[in-house]
Amino acid sequence: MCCRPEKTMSNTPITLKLLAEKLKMSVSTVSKALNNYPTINEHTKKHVQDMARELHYMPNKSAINLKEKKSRVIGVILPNLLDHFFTRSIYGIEQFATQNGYHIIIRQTNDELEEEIQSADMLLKSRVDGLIVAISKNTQDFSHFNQFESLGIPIVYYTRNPSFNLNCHKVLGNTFKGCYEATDLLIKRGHRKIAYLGGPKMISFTHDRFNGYINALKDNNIPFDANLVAYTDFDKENTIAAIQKLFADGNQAPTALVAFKELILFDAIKYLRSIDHPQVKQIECIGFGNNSFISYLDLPPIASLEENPESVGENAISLLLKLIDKEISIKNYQKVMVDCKLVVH
Amino acid sequence: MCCRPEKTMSNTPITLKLLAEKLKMSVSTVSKALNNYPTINEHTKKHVQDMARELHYMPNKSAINLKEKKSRVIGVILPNLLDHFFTRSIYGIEQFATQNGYHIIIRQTNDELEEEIQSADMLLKSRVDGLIVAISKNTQDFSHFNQFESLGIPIVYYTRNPSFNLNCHKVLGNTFKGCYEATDLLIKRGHRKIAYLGGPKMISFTHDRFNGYINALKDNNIPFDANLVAYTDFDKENTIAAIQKLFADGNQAPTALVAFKELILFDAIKYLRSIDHPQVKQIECIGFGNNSFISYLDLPPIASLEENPESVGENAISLLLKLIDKEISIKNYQKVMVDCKLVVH
DNA sequence: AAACGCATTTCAAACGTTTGAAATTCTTAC
DNA sequence: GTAAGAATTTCAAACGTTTGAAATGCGTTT
Repeated sequence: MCCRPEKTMSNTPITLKLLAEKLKMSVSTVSKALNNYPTINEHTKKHVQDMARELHYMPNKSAINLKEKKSRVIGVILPNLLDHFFTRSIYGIEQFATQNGYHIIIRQTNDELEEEIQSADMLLKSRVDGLIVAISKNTQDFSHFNQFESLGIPIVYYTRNPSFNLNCHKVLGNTFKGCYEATDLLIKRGHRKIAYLGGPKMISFTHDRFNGYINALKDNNIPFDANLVAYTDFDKENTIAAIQKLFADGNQAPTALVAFKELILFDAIKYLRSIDHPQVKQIECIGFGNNSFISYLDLPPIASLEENPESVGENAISLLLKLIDKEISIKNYQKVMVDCKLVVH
Repeated sequence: MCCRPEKTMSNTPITLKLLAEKLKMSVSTVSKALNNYPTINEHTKKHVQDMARELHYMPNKSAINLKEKKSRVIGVILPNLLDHFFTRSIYGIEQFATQNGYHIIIRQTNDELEEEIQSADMLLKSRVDGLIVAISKNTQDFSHFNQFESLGIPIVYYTRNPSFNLNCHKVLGNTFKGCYEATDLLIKRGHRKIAYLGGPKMISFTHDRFNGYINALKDNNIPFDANLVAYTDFDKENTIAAIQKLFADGNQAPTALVAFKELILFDAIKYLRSIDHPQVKQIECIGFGNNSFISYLDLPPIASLEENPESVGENAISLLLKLIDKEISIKNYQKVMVDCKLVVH
């Protein structure tokens, strides 16, 4: 229909051989010119590169991968794609991967160890060049990842880190700081009875966040009250149980909540409303998440902790590619921290 | 740490050649045995296949792709990944693709034609074997996809279809039926003034859904009132403008809403609350989406139209792979409809 | 015993790159 | 004018498959 000036696009994609013929040069010269070999004459290089551009030459990835013995595929194992954190992190990973000539295979574990093991096996068989993993909520045994190690396939763990110290590469949110700031904000707003709703105890961020909370209390000279701390996971029932614990004694009821996850707060508030808790409308809360639909809620959190999932994902794959390219030794364990941002609504 | 009985996994992955050596056969026999060639002796086949399994032989994809002149990469162009519909559809696509040895490259257009064009160019250069596209909200000119056609690279359009009849392969939600059922439900609940909030006019589902609405009215002998119809897109401002139109005259205010998208309803309700519309609490609405956080809303829709995005995605890639494999001729344009489900909350 | 037909196996080229070694061309010095 | 040396280009093998053509083995037929 519209203008199409370049009719060079033929049916069979152009190869090095064809390019070489056009240029009346050998295939190796062309290859080396395109790859900027120092032994190739500068004038020749320019000539070749110009022609390549003109004919829309695109190297065949399969051939290169075959030669380089790489698959250019990265495996990503994560609990699910319904959680916005993971969706957004995948976006960061996918963008960066594509830009660097890699593809990703995504495996969801539904937070089940068994599925995590299966995914690891599947990805091993797919000959991935590297792995990015957000462990399931109760992964303690990491032996299903040993096979990668013995093949020299690097793994970067992201977001979720086991609560014991695992010698590995990791990219984590600086969740201590985030939780400190959130607690501090609530204190500044006059709260004294601030509850902490923690997540799965197997994951280290649960403790980091708790420490942020504790430290903010301490720095503001507010005594710590163990009754104001409860733990849950991603299950609604467990959250309700935790809330019941926190609000067991009406007199002592907290006036503010800090939660390891924003979604948990929604369940919490919903429950408090359902039992017609007298102060529910006064309770102020902050959680990790920054979900976009907060604006539709009747009793929204007063602030959110934006975890920058895209950035976490990008840092994870960026590190992984450096490990794959051996820019960083696989034994030189890295720990990258990505800051959160407290967003007041 | 734990038991690891199979120590066969060596550092260099096993190839056909190695397998052939072990078996004292030629590489071609082994290849043909694994690919179940009829000229190979059944006994030999079994022997080869047993050994392959034992040694964990996995064919090298790059080599096969090189030989077959395929990239085994599918490009997916869609407006964004923040919308749950697309996230869920990507899940369906990714699962099916991986199972069939394909990878996907995801490109987000942010509903901008310009970015759609760029994505198409990028994917062409990546030598994708096929394309799955959800067009941006105002794509009318499809010439940026012509290049694929002329190279014989199949395209499947999904979810979003241009409002004029484009000769192409498409996988769409049966959104007429969904909207009919939603409207019908509202009528059954006693509503007579039911508004229809339509989406971008360039996309065919806007009209299909409108027809569902109209037909339900007709079948229930309710006169059509043009004042009860307004159009918006994904922008909040436009939605507010549409709502202002619908609720312009207090007397005539609708008591129920059907929207082309659930998220739009949230904006609508929020606005009506903000202007303290007297009947806001009585208004019942239904939209396409079935968002999980509905349960947190104060005034939730009474029902949702579950569009089964995973199924839409799966149908799209399933069709695409058939086109790639030439099981279906590329000129034999297919139209697949995926049913919605009305979920009453 | 030679010739044939059949079942089965092997050969060898090809897919599109990369890259060390070998070959060629160009400079420069004597 | 030629030889050494540097600069540049080309050769050829390799990566791991697939596949049509050729070769092999073997039982039958004449």
